[in-house]
Amino acid sequence: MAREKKKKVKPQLLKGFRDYPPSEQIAREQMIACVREVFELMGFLPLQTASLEYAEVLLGSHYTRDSLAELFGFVGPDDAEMALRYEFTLSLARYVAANPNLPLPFRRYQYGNVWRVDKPGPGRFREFMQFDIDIVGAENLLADAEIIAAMVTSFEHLGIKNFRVRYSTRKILNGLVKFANIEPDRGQDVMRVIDKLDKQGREAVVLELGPGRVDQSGDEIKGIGLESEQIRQLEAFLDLAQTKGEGSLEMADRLLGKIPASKEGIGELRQIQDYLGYMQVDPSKVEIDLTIVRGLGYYTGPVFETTLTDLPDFGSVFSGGRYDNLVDRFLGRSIPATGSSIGIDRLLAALIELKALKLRQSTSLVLVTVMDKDRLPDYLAMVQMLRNEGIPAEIYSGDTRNLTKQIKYGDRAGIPFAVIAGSDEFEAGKVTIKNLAAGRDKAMETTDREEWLKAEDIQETIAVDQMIAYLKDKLG
RNA sequence: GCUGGGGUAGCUCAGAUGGUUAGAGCGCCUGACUGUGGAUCAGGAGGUCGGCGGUUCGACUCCGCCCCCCAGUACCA
Repeated sequence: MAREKKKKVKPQLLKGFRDYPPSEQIAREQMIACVREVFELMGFLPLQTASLEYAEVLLGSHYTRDSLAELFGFVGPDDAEMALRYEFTLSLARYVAANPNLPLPFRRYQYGNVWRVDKPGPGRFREFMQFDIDIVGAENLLADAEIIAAMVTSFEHLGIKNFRVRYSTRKILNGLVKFANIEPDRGQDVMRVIDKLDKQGREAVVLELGPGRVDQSGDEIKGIGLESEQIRQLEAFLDLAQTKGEGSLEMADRLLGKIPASKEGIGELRQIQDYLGYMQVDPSKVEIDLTIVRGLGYYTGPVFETTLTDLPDFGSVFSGGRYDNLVDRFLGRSIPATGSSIGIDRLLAALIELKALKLRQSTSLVLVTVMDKDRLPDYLAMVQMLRNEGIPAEIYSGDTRNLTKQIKYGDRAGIPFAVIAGSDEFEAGKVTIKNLAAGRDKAMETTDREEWLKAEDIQETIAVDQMIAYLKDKLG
């Protein structure tokens, strides 16, 4: 008789969403704790905002149904149009606007998940964690410099060596657009294209400023159709921008010095550079780079971007800028603000790829095995004793009393030590402590089973009352 | 979104021009070893061949649509 086959649910994950296995989640939480420590040391305050917002909070009042579909937006309960946040900045602007008594400047940090309907790729997800730091209510450039300093310090604190924070300002670019006789409303297009310089290279950028180009797969990329004279002037800027550092500022001054916006921008960058010097920020970690543009439309002044020098293709892992007009949406008047955001998950993916992170797969350091069910009170007392001494420990919580399986569990779970106690040990008032981590190495060089089983140097039988001292010594 | 490539066991893949019961390696489970991980040996579980429809006596194989994955690229408010 044909039995109805049970329909199984596929254990599949939504595109661009992912699970973090324990080893990665442990590392992730350490990163968060580390960054938080730096930001609090600099006097930033934690703020948590809602994950879901009204669509118009995120998109402004003129959004369409189409733009709602570009993010995780939907019509929810009570017919409200809402969306999952795709960043924190707008929520921060809303919060500031809604709390007029907030003491300004407001120095706040926030971390949590954000959601974007992007095409997933390496280090790129649809749900990912960001860690933001912002100063709201300060127009002066010290705020920008502090943000950059926070960026550098937190990366240093994370133990990341090879990174560089590069910064520029939108004002120079705004002046450039005027200089090249490009209509102001096309400025955004120009910046979008120049922003690709890092990833696509000079040639592709120049083609895209003009007629367009064809990509590797043969797909056609539309250009923005500037005239060759305009492109020539933009190229003159790119030439000097690609010579980075102080030299490029002087050259920019010569080229664009007569344009007020650019002049102002050049002064801003010099000012920030000075502040960074006073704050003793490691000069090898920060660099003026006039090719930094940032895609987002709302930036009004300095912009920052951080890349890992060993993995430049991963893109930016910590970036932001000044956005003086964002609160205007809610308040009808501007409040200046500047800030930056770490892509925690992209950074984590990068560090794993670089093998710059030692991944721990267990929180337990000791596994207490269960050989004799009647001795359960003793085993539990041992576990408790270890925990009371601050040594993370677990009792074998599976269903077998087969020691082979228990040891195998400890090995595979990555627990470095196992405590073994059966009748032999109890009669002598002792316990056996096996070094699973050392045994793993030993196994590499031993092919004979007898020899392997007798490898006594990876375990020792000691008096019960010495267990704690012994383990503390071994664990360092 | 667009262009190109691809979906066969948990993973990596094989499966001539359609033909009975779809295979291998690794991994997993069990035992040899009931007090010790690895190695070895012996057994075992695991698949609606991405989905739906069509052609055919017969489809993993051919056709159509859809879904998903990979690469490039766009968009990134």
